[in-house]
Amino acid sequence: MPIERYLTIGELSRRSGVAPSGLRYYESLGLIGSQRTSGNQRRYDRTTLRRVAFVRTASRVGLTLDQIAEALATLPEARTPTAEDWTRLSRSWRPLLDARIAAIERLRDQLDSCIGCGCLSLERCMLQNPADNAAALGPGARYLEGDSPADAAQAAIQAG
Amino acid sequence: MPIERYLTIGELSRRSGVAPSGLRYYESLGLIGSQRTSGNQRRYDRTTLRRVAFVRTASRVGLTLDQIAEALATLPEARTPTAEDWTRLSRSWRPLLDARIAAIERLRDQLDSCIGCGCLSLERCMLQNPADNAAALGPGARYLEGDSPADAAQAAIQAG
DNA sequence: CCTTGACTTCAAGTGAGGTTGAACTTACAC
DNA sequence: GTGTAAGTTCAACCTCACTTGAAGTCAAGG
Repeated sequence: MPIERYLTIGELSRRSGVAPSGLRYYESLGLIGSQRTSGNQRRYDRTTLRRVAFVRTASRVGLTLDQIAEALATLPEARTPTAEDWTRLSRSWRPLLDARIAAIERLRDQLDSCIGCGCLSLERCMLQNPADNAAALGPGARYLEGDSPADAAQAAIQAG
Repeated sequence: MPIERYLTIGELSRRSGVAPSGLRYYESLGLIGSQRTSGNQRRYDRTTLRRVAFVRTASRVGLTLDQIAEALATLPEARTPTAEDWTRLSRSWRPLLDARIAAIERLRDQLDSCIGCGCLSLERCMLQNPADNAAALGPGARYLEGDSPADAAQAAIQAG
């Protein structure tokens, strides 16, 4: 048997880019697991790094942590997940991303035509699809939808 | 003089699709204003409808209410904003939407190539763009990962 | 006048995804 | 054997954009 190198929470944090507090939070949600030393400190299996990477990426894609937990629950318990397993899960994200792109494009085009029409009933244009808001963003994706609005918004405001 | 028809909060709510509580909230942030009756009830100028429409749309586009307040501050105070004024502001949103679309497309393509490559270092693929990662997160998390983007980048490089 | 519905304020709650602080313990190098 | 970096738990706090509830007031029809 090769020596199994366990990671401390600090090591896992540095390698995954997730703060220790975040890792504990993930554990509290059952997204990752850990062993404990005799002194009650967490030690992580190296496969946990991949698991954390999956969680972060799924989160970026716009899934809630609950949804990610559900997805992880479909992994086989009996063995270490293979690349195949991870791929299967990630593949399902594509339609989600496509849908989000489509929603933003719709919004953009709506905006374009409103700006182009020169009408004096701007509110009619602007409000014509008020329910789309939540629908366009998907579950809990209010903030996730925007990739880096901070920078772009700043530029946009200054450009105006 | 034509009769100036003022709107109650309920009327403005129905016409704008924003709940009364939301309108009060907007007012507390200075996004809209109101007159008061002798009995302390709000009465809204009809132009407020347009203002609310602007706020909702800007919000949909992804601006924070603070940013929207900033944008509104650039409107002329001396006169009622014209269609031109609103158009100028809305036009600035386009680059923002384009940027968001581009960001999601980047993420999607990254994902595609990761899925396609069949590598066993899924975490290398997944973590390869940690700066985007932070940007894609909510405001709370944005800080924290933004605190040390260098660390996250370092982690990504070392990961694998 | 009375009822009813719409309005008022203010504090607190929601939810997502965490972070922060206090008080304490472990791990490890010297 | 000691100093200190890194770990532990738990509750409380953070943002953002609101909503909800409590307790009370106003407006308008009959």
